[in-house]
Amino acid sequence: MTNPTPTLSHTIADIKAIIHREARRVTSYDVASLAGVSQSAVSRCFKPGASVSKATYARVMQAAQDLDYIPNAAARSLITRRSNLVAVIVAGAVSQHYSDVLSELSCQFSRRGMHIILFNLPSESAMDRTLAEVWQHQVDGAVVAARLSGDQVAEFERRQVPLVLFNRNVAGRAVSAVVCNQEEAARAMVTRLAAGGHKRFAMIDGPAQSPIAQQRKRGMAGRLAELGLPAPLAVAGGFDYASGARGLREIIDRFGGVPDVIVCGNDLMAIGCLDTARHDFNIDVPDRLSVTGFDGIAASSWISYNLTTMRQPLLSMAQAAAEMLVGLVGGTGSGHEQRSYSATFVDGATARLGPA
Amino acid sequence: MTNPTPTLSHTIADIKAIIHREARRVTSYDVASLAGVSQSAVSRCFKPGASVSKATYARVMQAAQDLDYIPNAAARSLITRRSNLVAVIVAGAVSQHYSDVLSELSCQFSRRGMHIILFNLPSESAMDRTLAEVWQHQVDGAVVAARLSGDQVAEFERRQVPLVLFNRNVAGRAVSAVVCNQEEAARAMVTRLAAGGHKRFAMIDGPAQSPIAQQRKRGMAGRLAELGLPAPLAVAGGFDYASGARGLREIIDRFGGVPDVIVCGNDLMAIGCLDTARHDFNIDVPDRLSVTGFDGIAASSWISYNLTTMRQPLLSMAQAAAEMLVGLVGGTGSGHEQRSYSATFVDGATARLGPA
DNA sequence: TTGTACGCGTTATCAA
DNA sequence: TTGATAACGCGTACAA
Repeated sequence: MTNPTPTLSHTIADIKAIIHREARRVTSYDVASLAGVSQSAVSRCFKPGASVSKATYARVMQAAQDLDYIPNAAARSLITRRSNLVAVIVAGAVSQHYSDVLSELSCQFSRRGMHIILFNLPSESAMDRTLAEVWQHQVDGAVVAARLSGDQVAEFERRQVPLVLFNRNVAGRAVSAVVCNQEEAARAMVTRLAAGGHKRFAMIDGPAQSPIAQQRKRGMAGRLAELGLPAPLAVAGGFDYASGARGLREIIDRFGGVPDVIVCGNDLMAIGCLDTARHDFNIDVPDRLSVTGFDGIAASSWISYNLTTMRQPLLSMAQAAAEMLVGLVGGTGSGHEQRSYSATFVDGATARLGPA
Repeated sequence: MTNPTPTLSHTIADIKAIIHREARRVTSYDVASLAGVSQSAVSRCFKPGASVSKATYARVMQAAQDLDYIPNAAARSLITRRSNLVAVIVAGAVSQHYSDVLSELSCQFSRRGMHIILFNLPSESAMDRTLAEVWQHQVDGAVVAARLSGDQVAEFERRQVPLVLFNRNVAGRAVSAVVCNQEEAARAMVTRLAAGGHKRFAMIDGPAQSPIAQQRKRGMAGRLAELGLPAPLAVAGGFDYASGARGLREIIDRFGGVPDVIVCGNDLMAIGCLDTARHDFNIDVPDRLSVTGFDGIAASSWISYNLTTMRQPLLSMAQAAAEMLVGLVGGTGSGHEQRSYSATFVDGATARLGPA
């Protein structure tokens, strides 16, 4: 009785038993021995574009399937020095806001065979500890949507880990970033509001540490000054719904009445402000008071709000960030390209506006 | 001139130059040579609870810091067979809804020295391809908030990768899961609504493939039958805001008017329904029509809505999922513990209710 | 096209 | 407590 296939050292069951006994994982050696080829042949079969004969490829793939073999990414990354892992570092507060961004990044990277390790900062101060964990995992690059010091950026350079900042800037350092021009957005908003005849501006500001809040505030103040309008009455907020409600009360208290317009640091606060104005104070928006936001979150376009706001093109920005990082990992790109996006004005129903 | 420290084979600059020239990473050998100890000594210094003398430890740590040495997680995971990586697999549609869950999971795991690799399914059908990528990365476990077939669950078992399902069930298989009892929640809601005198029920259902939507629908239908009330008029929805608006129109069309109550498959649809009812149809909610949701998302408690809904304890559930998975990875736990949570009734202002 | 031999950077074992 | 040595599972020169 002849056997047409080459004599194999082990059957599937044999090998599986051995693996089980030795409490090992299935390795390329196991596949090789089942397929009757060398380990390197197996390795080549899993490398796209490697030189393998059709017959060998088929035998190896069959054996791999029989044994449920999957290459070990850890071992591979050890030798190739590529982990196909990207760190995404976000500060806890913004992570809700950025859930769409996260999905988009995940899709974009997975399309290129890469995956995301998520680092969620409980507080911005935990960055150094977090970075240490990032280095351990040998990520190929990082997208950071959190505050980074100059030294921290320098460490990325020193370790040669490509870095793309998301909606953040680092003063005085050449670093790749995808940003939305917050200051310009704020100026545009003020311009429209002023054209609508608003004179007495108030604002509910974001957290003092937030660079985005700072930029929006600066843009607003700058444009108001240019237009010869009085500086806005600014109260502090925390970018959340409750801050909008509190902010309105504080403004009414300190203003001794209602201003012409309340520019809120983001949509969530604008919605809180709007709800409180209408339901608790019975203030007609926009007839007696205009309220505006920033961001263009989903809720801003709900019928109840139809918020006048500036929309950030977050999805495009996420795409750009992924694309830039992939470029940097691949060796393309300068390492300090800044892609700047503009927010678009959303002509809602919460502000009395002049002609466009 | 005597040197009190032991003679070292290289200075910091020497070693850094060598590393640079050879385009290598800093390894434990480099640290060892700088500190004048063996490589194993370095390794021990980075292993908590290993036996190292104080003097050695100090010298090694100093050298490590001088060279910016960080242990390589890939190499470590190769030998320890632990990657300290957990896969979190979510279906694209739910990822927005689960952003809080994701943050919480990330915090919980990072507290235990583990990190999350995010797998975001574009469509539920991409699961097999995704799982192949999961296996590659040698994750220590997985939290899955997406549809999983029996075979797919079996593969987790075969590969001995601990698995915790999040708000999902797999029929006929013993598998660890954290769930919220959707059917019970729906029954509770119907009970309250019936006590409020509602008789003609309509519902805006979630996607047909969604098990959560199915369970909520089943609970509702079951309880209505028990109470001797007519079966609800059900229209299809997609768990998004627009579905709520469309659903209302369809119900009014098919019902030939307004039912007593519209039970929505989730809060987002309830909010869409509510907005459309009030602003487009001028229907008084709750006086003429009651509208209820499920989930207890942030927006449901905004002043404009104050939605009557059933709140899922998502944060507790996320904590539980992390805790269970860590237990399974550590060898504790049965592998098929089901932790079931109950939704809590939120007595909002969008439904006419009987006494509690 | 295929196989041999080596190295990636770490932890684990064991003898000193 | 310390150091030599052997894995871990893979990719890749190099020779055949």
